[in-house]
Amino acid sequence: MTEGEKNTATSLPSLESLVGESEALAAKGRFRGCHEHSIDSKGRVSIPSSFRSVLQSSGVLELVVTNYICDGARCLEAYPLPVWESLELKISKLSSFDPRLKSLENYYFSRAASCPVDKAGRILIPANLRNYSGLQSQISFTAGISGFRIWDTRVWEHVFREAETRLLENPDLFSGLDLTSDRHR
Amino acid sequence: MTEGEKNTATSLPSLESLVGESEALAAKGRFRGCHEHSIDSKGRVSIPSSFRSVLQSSGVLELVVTNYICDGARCLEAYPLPVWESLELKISKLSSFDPRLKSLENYYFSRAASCPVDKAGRILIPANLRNYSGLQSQISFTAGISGFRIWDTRVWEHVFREAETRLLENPDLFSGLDLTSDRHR
DNA sequence: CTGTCAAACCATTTTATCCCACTTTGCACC
DNA sequence: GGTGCAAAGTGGGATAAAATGGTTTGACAG
Repeated sequence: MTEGEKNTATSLPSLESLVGESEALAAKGRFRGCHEHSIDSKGRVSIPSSFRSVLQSSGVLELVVTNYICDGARCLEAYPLPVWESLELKISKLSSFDPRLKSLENYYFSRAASCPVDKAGRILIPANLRNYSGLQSQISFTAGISGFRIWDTRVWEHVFREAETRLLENPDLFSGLDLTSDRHR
Repeated sequence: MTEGEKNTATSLPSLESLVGESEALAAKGRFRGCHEHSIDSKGRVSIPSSFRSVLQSSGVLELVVTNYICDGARCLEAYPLPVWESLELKISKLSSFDPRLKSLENYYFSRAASCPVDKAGRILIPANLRNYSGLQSQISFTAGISGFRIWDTRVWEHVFREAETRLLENPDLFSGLDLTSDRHR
């Protein structure tokens, strides 16, 4: 499989699961919504202004971007630096003697790039990450709990449609989960 | 299936099932009724004033709007911010390492948009959500337990008529449901 | 020495937000 | 019923902010 090609594998475990609620951007608002921007020939993209205000309100001017696979498709994941750091800390403790975690470490951490937000509100996405996720001209930002994802818009639209279909065809995805637990309080 | 097109599949389980009774707008009144408004070229819609008073009495000036499919038709679902937050919290705990939940996350949460109510009592519905639900000129608001739904009026009328027909053809549809016990006492 | 790439700067276009004004509806009171 | 007032709903334009494109400067590697 060449870089940028669609990947048919399932999802990777979410990095977000490693981020405790306490480390998440505390009470400063959350990243929300899906925003489409364009990427220029140099690899620069504007961060959606609503995402920027979340960052600014916690005094963070720097993101960490790394590769990710979500629902079978390659994309990027971006975290505010402090969130990423707490993530690193956890992984470093976990991976001490467990060889299985080495691939996790290699995949997530080896290419994680530090991306400062410039004066115009943009970041530069390194070429290897751009190629990996197939970023061409139209880019979509989608909100996550403690960070956000960056997709080529075509890929994202496909993933979204697939997700819709999967949920319609398989409502059991919900019923198997105990989402209503606190109803019985 | 392109955006805005009718979807013929069945319903998704209601997001409302994820919201515990305790988190629902406590004793501040409920959203009730069906209200028709118009949407302007910029995507602005007035929130029905009765819905607004429910919001104001609990001090909430912000809604979160996301895509949804109800009875086979695309629409939007809107929640007061605090209700939505409790929902996010649950998902973030659940989604830890279950890849199947990626679809749920991608469909429900990734596009959920923060929509502050402006001075004139309106919200701006982002273009992607407008397209998704086919909002054109006439919009219908229908009440839910802890939030409400937003439809293109044509779609809503169709859904309502279909529901009526289904009940007429099958009057026993509800006979298995226990609607008479008062669980919440 | 040269070529490449990234950072900083600046300029232009596009978009969104706020504000005000108008129309319509509903309600109380005459 | 009618009349007047207040609230709700609607539309558009001005202004600020966001998004994008290009050029120059500087660092580093070949």
